[in-house]
Amino acid sequence: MEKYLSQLNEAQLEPTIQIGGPMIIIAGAGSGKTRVLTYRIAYLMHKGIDPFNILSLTFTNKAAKEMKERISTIVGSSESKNLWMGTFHSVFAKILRIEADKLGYPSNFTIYDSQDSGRLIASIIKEMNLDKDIYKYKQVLGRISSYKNSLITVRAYFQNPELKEADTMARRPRMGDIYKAYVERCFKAGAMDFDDLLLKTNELLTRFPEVLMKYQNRFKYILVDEYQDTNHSQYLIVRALSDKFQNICVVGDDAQSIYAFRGANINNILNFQKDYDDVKVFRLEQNYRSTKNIVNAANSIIDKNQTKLDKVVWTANDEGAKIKVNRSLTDGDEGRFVASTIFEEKMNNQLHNSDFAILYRTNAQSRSIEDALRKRDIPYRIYGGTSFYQRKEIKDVISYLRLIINPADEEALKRVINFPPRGIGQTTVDKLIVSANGYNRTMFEVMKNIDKTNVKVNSGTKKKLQDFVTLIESFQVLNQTADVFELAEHVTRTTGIIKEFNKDGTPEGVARMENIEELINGMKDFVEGQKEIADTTGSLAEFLEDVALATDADADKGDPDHVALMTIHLAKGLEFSNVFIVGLEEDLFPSAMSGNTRAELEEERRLFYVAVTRAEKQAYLTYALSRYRWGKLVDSEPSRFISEIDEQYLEITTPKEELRFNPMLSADIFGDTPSATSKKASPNKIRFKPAKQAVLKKDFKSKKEPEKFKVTTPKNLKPVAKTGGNTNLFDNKLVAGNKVKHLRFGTGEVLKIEGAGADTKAEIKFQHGGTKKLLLRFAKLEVIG
DNA sequence: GTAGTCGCAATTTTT
DNA sequence: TTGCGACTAC
Repeated sequence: MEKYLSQLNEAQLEPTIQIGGPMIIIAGAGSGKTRVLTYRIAYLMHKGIDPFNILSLTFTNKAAKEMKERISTIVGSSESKNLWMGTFHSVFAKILRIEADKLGYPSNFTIYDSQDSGRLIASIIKEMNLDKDIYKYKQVLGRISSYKNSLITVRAYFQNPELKEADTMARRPRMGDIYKAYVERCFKAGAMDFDDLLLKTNELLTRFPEVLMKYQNRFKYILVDEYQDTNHSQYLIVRALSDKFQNICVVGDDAQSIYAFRGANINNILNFQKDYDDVKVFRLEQNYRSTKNIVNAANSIIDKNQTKLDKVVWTANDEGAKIKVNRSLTDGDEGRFVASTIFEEKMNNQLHNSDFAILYRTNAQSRSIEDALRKRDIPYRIYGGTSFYQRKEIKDVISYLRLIINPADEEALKRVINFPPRGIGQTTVDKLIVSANGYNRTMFEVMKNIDKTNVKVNSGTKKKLQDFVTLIESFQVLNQTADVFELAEHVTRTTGIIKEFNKDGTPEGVARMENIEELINGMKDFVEGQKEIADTTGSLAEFLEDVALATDADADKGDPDHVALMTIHLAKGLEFSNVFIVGLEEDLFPSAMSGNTRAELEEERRLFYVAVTRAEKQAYLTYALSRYRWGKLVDSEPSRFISEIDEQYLEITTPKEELRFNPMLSADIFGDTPSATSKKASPNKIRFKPAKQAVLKKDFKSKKEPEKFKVTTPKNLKPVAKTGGNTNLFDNKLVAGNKVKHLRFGTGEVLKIEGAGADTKAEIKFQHGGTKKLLLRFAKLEVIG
C-alpha cells in the first residue's frame, strides 16, 4: 500500500487517506482524480473496512469496471469483488430487484430503455386521440422524465395546480393524463424506465424506514464520482444513504458539468458544503495530462463563465504546441483535413491510430469524417450513436428474451408479435390493447384467455394468437434448463428470425445476420464470464439487465488501434494524445438550441472546456464555412468559442490548396482579401462577426448565395436537371466526353464523373499536364464542346 | 393483413 | 440525408 501512496503528490495524498466524515474533492481536468478514488478505496480496505460496506458510484459501467480492476491489483480480487461499484442505475436496479415486492413490482421487472418509453408514449398519445404535432412524444417523454427526476409523481402532479397550468400554457393540457397513463402502463407491464430506477429507489427508502436502515448500515462508506452530473433524484438517494454515518466522499469538477439537459443539477456540487457539517474540502489543481498551452487555453475558456467554484488548474508539463485552428470550405473538406492530418502525423511521428480522437457536438457530424477516414484507409471506431443494442435486429431478439422473463412486457410484445410476420396485424394488436386496458390485464393475459374476453377476431387470427402464446411458453420452459446462449440460439432459429434476415441476400440482411451472430457470441462470453463470478448465476435476467444498462462507451472490441470518434459528452473522462474538435461553428457548437439563456450557453462552454482538456499534446479546432445539414448546404460562421481562447495559445492554419482552388476566397466573404500580401499582414487572425449580427447576416447571405456560386460555375456550363426543388447548387453536371477549358490547366476532355452533390469530381485528361481529378465546385471549368 | 410508396420532420448531448 | 408513419393497392 505504501508503494502506491508514494506515487501521489501531497494534494492527492490528503484526500486519499482521509477516512471518515463528509468530504468533497474538487478535481480539475487531468488532475488524477481516478487515481485518488481508486487508491482511497484500496486504502479504506487496507485499514480494515469491509468491502461490503463500501459503495462507489461512477458515471459509466466502464469506469466502474476499470476502477475495480485497478483496485484488485492492489488489494487482490477476492476482496475487491465484494465492493459495490457501478452506475447509479445499475446499483439501484440490483437493489430494486431485491426489494421489488415492497413496491408491488415483480423482481424480474423489465427495464425500458428510452426507445421503449418513447414508443409507449407515442402509443398512448395515439390512443387518447391527441394531436401528435402538439404532443410530440419526445417532448412529452422529456417532460415526464424531468418530473420523475424532480420526484414529482403523478399524484404530486395533480396536487400541484401550477404544474398543470404550466403544461396548459404550453398547449398541452392533457400532459398529466398522459403521465398517469404512462406510469400505469409501465407498472402493469412490470417495467421501469431509467428514471424509475432512481425514483423508485427514493420511494423505497422513504416509505420503508427499515429498508433505509438496512442500506445505511450496509453502505457505511459512500463515494460518488462525477458528482457535478447528479440530478435531484440521485442527490436525494445519496443524502438518505449517507445520513447515518456521514462517510460521504464526492468527487467532481463543476467546470465539467455537462448534463444539465437531462436534469443534472450543478448546485449539488456547489452546495455540498451546506448539506453536511464539517465538510473537508480538497482541491486537485495540478494537471498531469496536458501541455501548458492546452491547460492555459482551457483556463481562458472557462474564465468566461460566471458560475463556477474557485479553482486554478495548472501544470508542470512542457509548453507544448499551440492549438491549431483550421478553416475548411465544407464539412467534406473538414473531414479530409482531419484524415490527411492524421495520415501525415502518423507518418512523420510514428504515431498510432489510437493516438487520435475526433470529437464532435452531434452524432450526425460523424458521417463526413468517416467518409474521409475510409478513403485514407484509416481504421476508426464510432462510440455512441445508435449503439449495438439499439439496432432493430438486436432489439428484436432481445425482445423475445424479455418476453420469456416477463410476458407482461408490452413494448417487447408489440415488437415481436408480428416479427417475423405471422399474420397478426395492427388491427388485432389494437384490439388487444383496448381489451387489456379495459380488463386492466396485460396483453399477454388477454391473448392467453382470448375466449373469455370480449376480443372479436376471426378464428384464423385466434389460432395465430394462441400459437404465439404457446411459442413463448415453450421458450419459458426451455429457459428452466438452458443457458442464455443456448436459449438465444433456439429462439432465433424457431421463430424464423434467422431465415427472415437470410432470405434476402441484400447487404443489409447480411449485416443484420452478422449482428445477431455477434450478439449470440456475446452471450457465450457472458455465460463463460459469469461462471467465474461467485454471486451470479449467469441467468437470462442478469444478461438482460446488463444489456439494458449497457452503454456504447462500455464496449471495447475489435482492433484496438483505431481512431476514436465520439461526441464530446461521451469523451468525458477520457484522454488522447491528439484531439480534433470539429464543427466549431455557431448554431452547431454552441448548439442552436442553447442560445437563449446564459446557463445554457455556459453549459456549452463547459462542454468545450471538456473537449479541449481531453488532449495531452495537440488539439486541433476545425470549422467549415458551409455544411450539409439535413441534406442542404447551409452557411456557417466560426464559433464564438474559438475567439474566446486567448490568441497566444492558437495557431491559425489555412491549407495552401484552399487558397489556390478556392474561388470563394476571392468573393471576399471574410472581409479579408485573398492576396498574398494581406494574408501575410494578418496571418493569425480570424475575423469574427459579432454574434448579435447573426440573424441579420443570415438574411443577407441567403440573398447573396446564388451570386457566390456563379463564381464557381461559369455561365456556359450547361445546367442539367436539378433534383426536386432542392436548392443544391452543385448539381450542375458535366458528362463524360465534354470538352472543357480550365483556367490553369488549359483544355481537356472529361473522362468520367464521380461522386455526387458537393463532392462531385470530374476526371479530366488535359492536353498538357496529364489527367487530374477536380472537384467541380472548385474547378473553374468552361464547357467548350 | 401485408407490402410498397410517398411525404415529411428531424439534430443537441445519454443513464 | 435518413427514418418513420401514413396511405394505397393487392
